[in-house]
Amino acid sequence: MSRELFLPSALEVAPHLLGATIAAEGDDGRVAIRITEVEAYHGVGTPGPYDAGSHSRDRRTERNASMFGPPGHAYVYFSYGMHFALNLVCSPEGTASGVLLRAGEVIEGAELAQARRASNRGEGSATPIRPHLLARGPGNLAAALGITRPEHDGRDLFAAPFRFEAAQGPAAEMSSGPRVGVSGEAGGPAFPWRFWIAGDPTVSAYRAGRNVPRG
DNA sequence: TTATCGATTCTCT
DNA sequence: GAGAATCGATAAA
Repeated sequence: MSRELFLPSALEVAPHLLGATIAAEGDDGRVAIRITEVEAYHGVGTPGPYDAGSHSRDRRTERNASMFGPPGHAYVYFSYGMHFALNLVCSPEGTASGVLLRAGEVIEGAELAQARRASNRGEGSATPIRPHLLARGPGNLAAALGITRPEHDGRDLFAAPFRFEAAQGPAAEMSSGPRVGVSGEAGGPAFPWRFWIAGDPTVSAYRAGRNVPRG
């Protein structure tokens, strides 16, 4: 199992990440997740059409810098003032593309994930989160794994605190469709760059972005 | 079941 | 200063 899995580009790599597992070790313990839903984002230097929905669509900036780094590393960004999201860099160093992890099934450290999700927002969150919702949605997945930008952005997935394992075989049944929350053409049917394991209960609900062309 | 809205702050123009 | 690769609660149908 090697870094070669993360080449040549996010669109090529994304389907193969379904069923893979990613674990992160924190001060408070370890959580592992089986990936069930991803989205590809292309940027500077990657093949295919111009991806207007990508953070690295035009140029390198302070935020997207790690997307230009070596493949098999993490790109973590801060979203909507309260969430982190985890991407896996999927293109040669100097070019930019990445796969956003949108959802997964917690297969190790469910209690810890539960505690992190609960403490994440307020104190007394009464009822426990149902298991299939623990890592559903990019913000929730990152929270379950304990991912933050200062701690994890740019880090190698093949070194501590991460541990990555490729999928055993091809995903059972895969579906694809437009990406979630992306506005304009890039969020429409011309970019079916979201991939998920068909019928898996941990896959997040689809939400269209603004001004999405119907089709 | 589907749609809308508020929270909260970083990033880039 | 506007908008954002979101989430969860609440309202409407």
